[in-house]
Amino acid sequence: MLDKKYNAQEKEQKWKEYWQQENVYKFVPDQREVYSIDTPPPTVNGKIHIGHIFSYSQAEMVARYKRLRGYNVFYPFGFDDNGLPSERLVEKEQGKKAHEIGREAFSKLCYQTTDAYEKEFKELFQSLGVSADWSNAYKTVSPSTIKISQASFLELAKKGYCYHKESPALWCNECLTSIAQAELETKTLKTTFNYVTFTTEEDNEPFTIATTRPELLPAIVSVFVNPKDKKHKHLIGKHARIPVINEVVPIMADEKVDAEKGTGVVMCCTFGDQTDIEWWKKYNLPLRFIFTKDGRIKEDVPNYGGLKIKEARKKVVEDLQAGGYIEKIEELEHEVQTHERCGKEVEYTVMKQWFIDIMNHKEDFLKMGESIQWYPSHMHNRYVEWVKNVAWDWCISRQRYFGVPFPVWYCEECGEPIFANEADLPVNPLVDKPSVKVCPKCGCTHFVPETDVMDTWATSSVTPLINMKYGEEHNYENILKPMSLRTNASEIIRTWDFYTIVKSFYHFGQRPWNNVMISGFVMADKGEKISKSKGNSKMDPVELIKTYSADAVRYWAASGRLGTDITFSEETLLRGKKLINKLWNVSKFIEMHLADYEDKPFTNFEFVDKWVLGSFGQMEQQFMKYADEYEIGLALNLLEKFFWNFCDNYIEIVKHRLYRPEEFGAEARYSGQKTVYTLLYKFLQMFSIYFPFITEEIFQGVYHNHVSIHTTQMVPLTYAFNNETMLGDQMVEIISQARGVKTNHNVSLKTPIRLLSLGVRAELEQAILSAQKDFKATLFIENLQMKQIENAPYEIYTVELNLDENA
RNA sequence: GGGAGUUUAGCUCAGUUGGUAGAGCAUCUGCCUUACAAGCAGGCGGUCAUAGGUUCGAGUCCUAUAGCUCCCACCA
Repeated sequence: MLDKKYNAQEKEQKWKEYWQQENVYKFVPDQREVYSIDTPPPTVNGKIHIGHIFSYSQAEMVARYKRLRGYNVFYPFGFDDNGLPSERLVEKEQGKKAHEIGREAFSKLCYQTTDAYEKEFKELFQSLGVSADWSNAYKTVSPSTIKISQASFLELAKKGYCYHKESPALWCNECLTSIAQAELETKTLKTTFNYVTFTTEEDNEPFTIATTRPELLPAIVSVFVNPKDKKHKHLIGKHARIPVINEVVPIMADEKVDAEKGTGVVMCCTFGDQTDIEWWKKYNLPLRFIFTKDGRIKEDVPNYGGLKIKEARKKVVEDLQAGGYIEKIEELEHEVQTHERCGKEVEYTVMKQWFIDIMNHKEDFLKMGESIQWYPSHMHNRYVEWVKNVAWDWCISRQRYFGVPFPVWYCEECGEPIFANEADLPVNPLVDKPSVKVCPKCGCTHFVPETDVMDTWATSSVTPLINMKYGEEHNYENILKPMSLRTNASEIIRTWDFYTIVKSFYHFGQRPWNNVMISGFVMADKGEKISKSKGNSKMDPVELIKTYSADAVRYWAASGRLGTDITFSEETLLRGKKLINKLWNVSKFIEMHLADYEDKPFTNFEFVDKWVLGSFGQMEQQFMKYADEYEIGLALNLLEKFFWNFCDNYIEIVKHRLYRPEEFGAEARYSGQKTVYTLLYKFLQMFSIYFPFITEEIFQGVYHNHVSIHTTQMVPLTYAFNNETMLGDQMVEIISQARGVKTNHNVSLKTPIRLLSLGVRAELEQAILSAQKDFKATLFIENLQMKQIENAPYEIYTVELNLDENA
């Protein structure tokens, strides 16, 4: 028996535990076709916000849908506890920097901290009803993951896609590590535009360079103008004297200089921006690197050595002003590239690092992108844009502590990298001995370990390999190559999706998945992205689940179209809550009338039952069409609308027949029972995608013919009562209008109708006649008169109420 | 500057081959109706961002403009 009121808190806890106990979501390979989902391992950095809930719920609903459709769903879960985000979290909690704590102690702290948060994450995702196979959950720093990540590195290095080279790289002097292009975030900052007077060495001719970065004056290696710039082209070939610094550098020509920008004269430094690097390479310019790794000017730079970058900027400007070299200073707002993890402006550095080749295979990556179905399809453009624009090979070295170590040592003499043997993985070169005793190149016997660790994405990009247990004896390589679906939010197309494609291409020469489903963002208010700093407590996931239930939160997460941003809305949560409540109540009603029901083959349905069965079948087809395109939200809209209509119209009509078999006949009652029995089951299945908890509670109370509703299969209805479907809709319209008459008279809906006279087309008359008892009972009609008309389907002539009886 | 999405009722959003504008919330009016008052019935409310175009017919297709959002480039 279902309870009078549904207690979500209590029941959700109960079923969460039950599913764990019964291994409802455990993946066991069998004869069924596998549907595999590459789930994003959330970054374990302390907070799960409403955006996670949104994105994970949508993906999770796909898993449930596919499970219902009979697939053996492979739906793993992982935690990305590896790398810089975790390190930053620990640094914040400890109030100390990693190098102050020490490598080993710091790593230990990272493990402890991420373990604690993971527990919380897991708890929350489970209470949201995420149907992943939790027994199979992975971490991105566990020994098995490190092994796969290192194996991936070795394989790429062996195939020549991964190289060690001294090269310019993006550098964050807050996090003290190099970073990749994909980790950049542009920010608008205020700065000053300084117009600095230079002179030519040859004839002392003054000219002006406008710069936002005067502290780079000591790093100038050349000055460029556009060869077509009439005003400046005579300078080409001469030399420029740098004010204050007193160095002399050549003035050169390059098409890339925009004569309209600034003064049309550009200083090229090592390194101020990407163009500097290009010119440095193109013209083989000298290296004049003046920054230290922690964001200061190198000690050997006269006058400015030891200063922080910003201090140096100030002092250089002061010195320029003192010497009369500043023509003017303008305020300027400009976009700068910052590190997404800390928000600090990035610099450039030159050091030996590991890179993965991107630039030579862009075409292949584009082709891979084309071979994947993107949902919604326009998200493919984002991928294409990124691949076309990416300008650097992927730097995977990070000068940090907590992450996957490179399985590499270097010969102390000649620097030759010594790779670990694959059989020895996972290795930590700081602890483990090199794989050789003698350097094969120079014969030296001393080696130094690689101290860098890998970029987080170097590991996240192999989630398909982790999922397939790559390299292990018992693996899923044959069933997960490629995986069916990748799900994530749009912000990580350029990182997670892109890098995974890169790795899959290098490892297997094929796409990692057949489909990609991209979710949108959560907005706090129209057009206002949720910011971490705002920390809106009314959107705290734990609180929301407590207040509204996990099922209602999921309802909110399902609203709207795929890939479209959503506004956080309590109204939507409330709407979900009402829908859930309705589902509970109608289930109670149906349960009440199934006490004596026995399911057996039956075809002699009443007209109204045929109507609702037929319409359900139509809705179901449409529902599956949406769901097959991952439009889970649109599918829900359709289902919800139909369900509400089912409650307000069909149930209202059939209830009389269910209550009073003596009046309507036992078979007519059975027809109704069979109908509600069939449809409630199907409603529960379809709603189970969205509301896993309450549907399980109802299923166990009413049907309990399976371990769980989540292991049942959705078999589409095959009744095709097309005629009844159409005529039934017209009948309902008449009922609705007749109810309206009662409402307009301010009387109760059970007020009898003394006389209802209708003009109807012949087939509708037939329909009403065959459903006459239901029709009359619903509206409490005492006398029904009909005559045939030709044009419109129907016309209502009189609705005469019997008001005396009511009074 | 390049790429993309979005703009529909006061609010949150649907609207799938072009054919008389939809839902929920809010608001108003009724109704204790043997599942549900967290309900039921009904009302009010929209020149579908703007301007052109194609068409017998455009929220839907095309072009341009504007607002909002995201991604990328631009740091001289």
